[in-house]
Amino acid sequence: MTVQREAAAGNGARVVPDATVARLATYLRVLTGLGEDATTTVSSEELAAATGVNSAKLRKDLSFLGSYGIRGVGYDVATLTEQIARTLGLTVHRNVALVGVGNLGQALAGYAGFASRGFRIAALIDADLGRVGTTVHGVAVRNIADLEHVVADEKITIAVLTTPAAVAQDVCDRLVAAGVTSILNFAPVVLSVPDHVDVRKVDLAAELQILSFHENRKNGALVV
Amino acid sequence: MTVQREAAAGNGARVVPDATVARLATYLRVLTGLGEDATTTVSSEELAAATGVNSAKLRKDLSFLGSYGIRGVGYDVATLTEQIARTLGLTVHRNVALVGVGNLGQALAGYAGFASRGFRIAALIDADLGRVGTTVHGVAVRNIADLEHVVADEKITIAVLTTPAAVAQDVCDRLVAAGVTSILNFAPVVLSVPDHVDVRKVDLAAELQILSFHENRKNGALVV
DNA sequence: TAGATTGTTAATCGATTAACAATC
DNA sequence: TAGATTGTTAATCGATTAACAATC
Repeated sequence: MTVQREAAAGNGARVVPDATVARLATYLRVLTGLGEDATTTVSSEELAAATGVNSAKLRKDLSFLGSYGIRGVGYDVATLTEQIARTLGLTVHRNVALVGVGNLGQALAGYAGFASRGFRIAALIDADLGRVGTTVHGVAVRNIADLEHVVADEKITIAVLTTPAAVAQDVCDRLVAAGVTSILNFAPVVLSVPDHVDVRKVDLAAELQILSFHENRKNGALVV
Repeated sequence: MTVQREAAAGNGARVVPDATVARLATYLRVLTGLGEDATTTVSSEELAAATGVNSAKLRKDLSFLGSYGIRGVGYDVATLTEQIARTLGLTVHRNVALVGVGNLGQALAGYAGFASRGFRIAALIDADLGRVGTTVHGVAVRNIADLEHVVADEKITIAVLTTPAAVAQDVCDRLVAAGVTSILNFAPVVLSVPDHVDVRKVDLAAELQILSFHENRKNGALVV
């Protein structure tokens, strides 16, 4: 009984703050590494050091999942790994589609980090007929005309968008209409989506511009 | 005189919050698009809608750069574009090195968005001798043994790190020792760097895991 | 038990936002 | 002037962190 309640609590029963969710993925990666090293127990201080956060923050983050630590001892690596994976919804298989098999799209299609951390690119979709029908990293490239069928047939709810900026909103609209509810957007445009759809944006040039700001600050920009 | 003071104020004289800096890049991209459309003036309400933020937040963000709006009118697109570019340090040319010319590194080396938004990949560096000496997207791949010389010769202060995780910290240490002070890290490891070095991390699998969390929440996870 | 470490509290900090006086 | 829109204030919200009681 107690075990079942705790499992339910870990399974999203509590509200987990956005900032915490973003860090859970990092904790999970480090914990997976510890598990492979046959480490069985880890303290919040150790795990915090390995993930580059404050140990109080780490404990607070983990407290949103439930109470899986042992006072005086630490956290069992296997248990904590499982609870974080459960919270992130990684115990359910989810197929991902990637739309826009260009320069960046091809690289992401072959990115080993997706596979090793729980994701399979189940479909590649492109508008270039010279690409359609070819195989990239073992997956056939489908015609964007068939987008709706591919999403339905492969039961896809998460899409990676690596199209040119000019067509990103159109493709996004079609993905959403076809049933996609989460989009990882690499196109440098602000996407409009209904409330039930989540979008995360990766803006690579913006990342460099943010670093440029700090370079500027370091190199002599006045601070009054 | 007044113009000079304002220019100095825009040039980093005030403390700009981190959250604001991250959004400036988006404002800049949208403003550049407006400029190409020959739009001369934009209100905070219009620019906020185009960038997906609250207009009050936008005005507060811009207020950290100085006072470049005109009450009752809005912002001059050209002026605001210039001030944001100045704040982000994009008026100074900065060479970027990319280390790790694999799957993802090659894609980033050819990413048009870097060039169009102010960055030039001035050097590619790799440890694979089969790759060293080849040309990728017009840039020669240099031997990692020459990392220190390349960084010094090209006056590089910003590096993109796309090496395997196992060697990322070693390469990072060498980059820092050679004079790099900003790193955009795609390797799924937490890098240790001295205080004067800025690191931004792009964790692609983590992005999908965060979306997976929200999928899980949407699909029936209890919320008490 | 004594030592160690969690989980939680409460203070603090930074970011967001509505509202509106200032002013073009 | 009247209407529009900025720049700023102040309230609110969410995130961070030190400290420590609880407890293994």
